[in-house]
Amino acid sequence: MQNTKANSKAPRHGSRSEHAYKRLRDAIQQGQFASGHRVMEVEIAAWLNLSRTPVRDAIRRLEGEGILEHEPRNGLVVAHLDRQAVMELYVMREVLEGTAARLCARHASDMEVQVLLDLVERESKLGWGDEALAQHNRRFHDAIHRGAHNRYLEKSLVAVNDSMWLLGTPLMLLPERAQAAAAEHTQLVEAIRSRDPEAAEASARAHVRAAQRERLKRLFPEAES
Amino acid sequence: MQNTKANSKAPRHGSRSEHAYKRLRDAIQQGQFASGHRVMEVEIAAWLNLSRTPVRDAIRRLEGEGILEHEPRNGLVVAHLDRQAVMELYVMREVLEGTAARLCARHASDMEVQVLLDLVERESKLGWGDEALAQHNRRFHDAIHRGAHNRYLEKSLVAVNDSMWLLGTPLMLLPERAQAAAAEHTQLVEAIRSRDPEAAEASARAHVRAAQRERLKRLFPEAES
DNA sequence: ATGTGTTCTCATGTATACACTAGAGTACAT
DNA sequence: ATGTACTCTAGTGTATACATGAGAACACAT
Repeated sequence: MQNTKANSKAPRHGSRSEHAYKRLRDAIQQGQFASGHRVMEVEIAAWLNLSRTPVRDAIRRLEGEGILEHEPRNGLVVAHLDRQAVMELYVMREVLEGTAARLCARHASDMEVQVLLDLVERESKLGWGDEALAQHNRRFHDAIHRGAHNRYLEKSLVAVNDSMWLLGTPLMLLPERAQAAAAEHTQLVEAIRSRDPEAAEASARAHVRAAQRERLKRLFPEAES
Repeated sequence: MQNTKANSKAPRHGSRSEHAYKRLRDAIQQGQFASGHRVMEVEIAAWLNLSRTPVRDAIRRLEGEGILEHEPRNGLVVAHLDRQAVMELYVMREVLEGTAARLCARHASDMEVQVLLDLVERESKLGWGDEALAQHNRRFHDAIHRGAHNRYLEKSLVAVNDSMWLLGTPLMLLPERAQAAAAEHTQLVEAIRSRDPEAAEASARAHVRAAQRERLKRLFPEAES
C-alpha cells in the first residue's frame, strides 16, 4: 500500500472509494471539470494519489447517476446536456419537486414544518448573491425532500439535482433570482404550514418553472423559447 | 486470464462486467435470490466463473439502483422491502407512471401511438396467467415510457420498476388481475390516442392504484389498510 | 455460568500486473 | 497524393495478491 498518512489536504472520508467519489463529485460540481471534459482513470488516480481500483468504483457510481457518460469516439466524459436534455430535466424536476411539496404538506411532522419556517425566516437575513445563500438554498430544499418521507422520491430528487449542477453556476448566486426565490420559498412554506397539498405542489411547480425560465435565458440567450 | 471459450451455458453479453450484471439481475428478478439473501463477491464470482473484479462492478451498480443494500450486521443482501417501503414505492410509481402517460399523450409520435394500439389489441388475444402475458405487460409499459420522450423519467421508472420485482411474482400472472389490467390498458391507450394528457394521467394513476391494492392484499392479507 | 480479552477467519478494500482493443500514427505501394 | 496495411500506444478490462477490519469463536479468569 502507499503513503497512508498525510494524504494531501482534504480529509479522508471513510473508504478510499468513498473519498474518490466525493472528491470527484465536488470537483465536477465546482466546475473544476467542465461538461465534456474527458475523465481517465489513471489521471484521477494520480491526482488523488490512489490506485485505479477505488477510482473505478467512484467513476462507476457517477456513471450510474448520469454525471459521467461514455461519448462514442471519446471515452468517458463529464456529461454534457444539450437543450433537449435541459428541458427534460426541468420537466422531471417540476414533477418531483411538486410531489415532494405535496407530500411534505401531508406528511411532515410539526417539527419539520417548524424547521422550514425557521429556514425561510433566516433566508431573509442573508445577503444576496452570496455563496452562503446557495448553501442555504440546498438546505431548504433538502428539508422539504426529507419532509416528504419517501426514500425513492428523495433518491430521484438527488439524481435530478445532481445533474442540475452540470449546468454551471447555481442560479441562487444571481441577486435578482435570489430575491424572487425567497418570495417563492415563503409562499411554498406557507402552503405546507397550512397543510394544503394542492397549493404546495402548485407553488413548488411554479418555483421550478421560474428557475427554468431564468436558466434558459442564461443558457440560450438567443433562443425564441 | 481464464478460460475464454465455452463460458458455461448462457451467452456472454458484451464485457464480463455487463455479463455479471445481467446474470445477477436476472437471478434476483426470477427469485433465485430471495429478498434478504446475502450476496458475496466470491460466491457470485465462483458461480459465474469469473474473478471478483467484474462481479464487484455488477454489485456496485445493483447497489446504486437499490436492488442490493448493506444490512448492518449482515453485509450485502438483496434488498428487503418493509410495508412502509412498499407504500412509498407505489406512491412514486403512481407519480411516475402518471407523468409518463401524460407526456406520452402529448409527445408520442403517431407511430408510437399505433404501436400502443397494436399492443392492447394483441393483449386481448393472450391467455391469462401466462408468462407471455407478463412479458407483454413489460413491453406495453416500456412503450409508454419511451413515448414520453424524457430520458430522466425513463430512468427513474426503470429504477422503480426494478425495485418492484423484489416483491415477488408479477401480479400479471394472476388471472383476475390480468383481466382487469387489460381493460385499464385499453382505457389508458384510448386517452393517449385522443391526445388527452389529463385523462391519460388519471388513467395511469388508477391503474397503478389498482395494482397496489391487489399487491397489498397478497403481501399483507390481514392488514386493515 | 458469565464476562472479557484474544485470536482467527472470512469478506471486502486496495494495489498492481497483465490482456485486450481501438484509434493514431507511419511506412510503403501505387 | 492517396490509399492501405502494419505497428504502436494509450486506456480500459480483468485477474489476482495482499491488507484491513469486524464478527465469531475460543480460552481463560472470576
